[in-house]
Amino acid sequence: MLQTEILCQSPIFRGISPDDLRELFSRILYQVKTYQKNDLITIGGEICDRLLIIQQGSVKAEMTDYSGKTIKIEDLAAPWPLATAFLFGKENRFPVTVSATSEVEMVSIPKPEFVKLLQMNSLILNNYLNTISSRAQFLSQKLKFLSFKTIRQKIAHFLLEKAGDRLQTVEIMQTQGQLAEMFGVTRPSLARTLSEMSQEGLIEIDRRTIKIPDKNRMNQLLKS
Amino acid sequence: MLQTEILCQSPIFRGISPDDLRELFSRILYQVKTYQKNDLITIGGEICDRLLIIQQGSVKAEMTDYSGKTIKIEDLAAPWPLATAFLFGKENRFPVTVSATSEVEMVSIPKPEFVKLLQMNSLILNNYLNTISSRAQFLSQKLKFLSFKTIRQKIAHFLLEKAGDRLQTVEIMQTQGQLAEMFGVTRPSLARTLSEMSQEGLIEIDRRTIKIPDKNRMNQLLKS
DNA sequence: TTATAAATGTATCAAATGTTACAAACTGAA
DNA sequence: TTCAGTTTGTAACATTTGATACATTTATAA
Repeated sequence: MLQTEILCQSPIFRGISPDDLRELFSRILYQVKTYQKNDLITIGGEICDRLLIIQQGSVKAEMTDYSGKTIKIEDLAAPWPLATAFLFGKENRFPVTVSATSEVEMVSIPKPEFVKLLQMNSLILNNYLNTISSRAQFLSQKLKFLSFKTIRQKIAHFLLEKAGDRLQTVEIMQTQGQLAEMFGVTRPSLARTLSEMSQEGLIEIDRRTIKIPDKNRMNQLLKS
Repeated sequence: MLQTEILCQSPIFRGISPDDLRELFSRILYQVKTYQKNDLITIGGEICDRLLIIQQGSVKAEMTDYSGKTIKIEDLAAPWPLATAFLFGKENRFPVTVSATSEVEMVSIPKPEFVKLLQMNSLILNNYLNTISSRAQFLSQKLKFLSFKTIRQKIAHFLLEKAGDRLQTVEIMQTQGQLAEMFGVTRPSLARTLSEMSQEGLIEIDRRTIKIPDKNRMNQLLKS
């Protein structure tokens, strides 16, 4: 049984009224499947040719490693969609194995039918395009960050990004520990590098605010 | 002047006949702009509210760093689209500054008009979705690779990925130098680690083929 | 075959970062 | 204030990787 009041909360159907959504669904083919706790919903490696949206209950996504063991990746609950990034593109396979962690109702829309939905309603189209574009942008940012090798470079990038064109001082909201985790380094290593950069006059630290006296000099760090 | 014979070679319009494409364009608003060599086409940070496709000529994309200097990112030529990943999503700004490297004709389609195109033609819709999804998938893969810290882990991931479930031996097509570049490490470091792993019995190297006697043991490396 | 270039194996040393440990400074609640 | 928990600064040492150099092996073309 389709519950459009819930589905319209999903990122993909956001902004559509439950009634409109019901009307849209009446014009396509779809299934609502029920799973019991621990039932398998998708298997990693399986072809992804339909969009799955959790209508009721919660699931967990696990990845199978090379030795066959599974590692939990994330928990998802209604009304979230599954694997939106793998419905299109070159690699049309579920990257993860998904199983129910409670009684679950799953709306399953075959890819061609979902394409119809996208063409019928520009809001859905925009929502979906925004979802996967944002993901690509997020990944791109993350990748750029990781591309800086040394801790100094990561700090320089982080600070210059935060400062923008205008500001000369940056207010840090995270603890050193959180920053270190973002940077993928250990906390003492980050502290050491900050202290070194401070001694060299690259930055001036006062509690949670960091001043960059010479942005050009800081920028040099990103070159090598 | 719109040249649909060229545009239909573009990833976004692939599979559409020049005539059909002309008909589709007749139903939307668009512009064809001409630029002379060295003219600026987009400026980094500018709002990205239109799709740009190179119809004639070539351009270069440059990124402006914090000190105002520019670094060349890539060269693009007809019939390639620009910044497809930034038309939608949260960050609607061109990440790069694009300028003409020859006389250039650029087709400019405002975002709402492009959305119309997507809705009118399911092939264009599929092409576009495939383009940005593939990008997200590519980035995701790259990120996973970079998330392994030590060279041992990168090698283990690379080999296990190549071997899949079945095979016990992997044939390497690249030189060590190329592999090292993929991994983002120096060639001697890679060679040293390979030789250490070989001594420990983790792998057996014979020219370009590598055997993995114990995949479980290899898999352990990815855990810590 | 031979000459040449490319690829590989290996060694040494330096630099960067991780690991562990502990003290000092800060923060918030009783 | 006082005290417990968190955050920060810093030190000593281990580990990993980079940089450089050079000999050896392998591939390629004349």
